[in-house]
Amino acid sequence: MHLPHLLPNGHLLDLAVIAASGQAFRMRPLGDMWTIVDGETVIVLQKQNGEVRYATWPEGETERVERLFRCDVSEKEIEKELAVDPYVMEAARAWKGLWLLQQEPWETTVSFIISANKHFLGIQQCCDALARRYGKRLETPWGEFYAFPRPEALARVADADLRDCKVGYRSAFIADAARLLVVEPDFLECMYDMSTQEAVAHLTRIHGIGDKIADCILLFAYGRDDVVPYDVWLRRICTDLYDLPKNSSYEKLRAWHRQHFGSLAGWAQQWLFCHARVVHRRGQSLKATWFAEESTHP
DNA sequence: CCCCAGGTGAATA
DNA sequence: TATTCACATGGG
Repeated sequence: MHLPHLLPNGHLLDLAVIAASGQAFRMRPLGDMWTIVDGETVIVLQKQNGEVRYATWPEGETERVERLFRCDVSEKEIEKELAVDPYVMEAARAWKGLWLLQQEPWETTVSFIISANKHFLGIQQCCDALARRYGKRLETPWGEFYAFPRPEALARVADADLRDCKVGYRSAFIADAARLLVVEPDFLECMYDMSTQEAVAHLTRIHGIGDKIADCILLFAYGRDDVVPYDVWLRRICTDLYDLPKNSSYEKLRAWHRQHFGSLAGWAQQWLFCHARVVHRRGQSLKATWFAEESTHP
């Protein structure tokens, strides 16, 4: 069994690392392969002999796969970005094979509305439940998959049924977003032409989306590589590693990070985020454990 | 029992 | 503008 297509940048990727990195919530293992649904396309991938091969259902969605896995970004650019900072270097060493995705905007929007004040596992469960119950079923040679439900589908789900997917108080936010998109079908499409600042203002019209979630959507669904979402982990990183004031405003953090990391700040952010979650110990500064991993590997 | 989570919106001063 | 609080749900 040999998957038909070769992913151009596959030698750089570790699919398991990407699946665990907190940017996508419906990437799943299937035997020795990985699967992900993007829009109504099912993608099956396998790493073998240092390269990634894949198949899509329906066939021929090459362009979509290459967009999803950011084949437009070069290894050289990333290496240069990582080298600007020792903390990022260490994080990249620990998270070798991490890469950013550019995912379908609507699923990304709802996923990150759900992400507020929630753990990775809980977000996964909610997204999976929504897709399984209300998304289009996709029958493929590898089994059944579910597209993420379109706005029209989510807009007519009763509040109690949304809550049954464990989204809690976010049910109203999801319903609001879905209804807004039914009324303004090009709400997400039209953001490609906007500046980042305009796009943030646009997205935060949706109830349940503030600065942080807007930034997640711009980074993970629109490929705005300079955007940094400031969650609890990035704030912890800023105070512990870079000695920024604890109560810095969101705008201050944005400015600092852009200035420190430049046009690929979003990528540096992702490595820092992933590493911080792993090395964090309660009551300890991240500085104390950031480089400690090495000593545990004799 | 506690605390916390890839936050946000509303109320308050 | 800045600070405080509630909000469902689940895991440590």
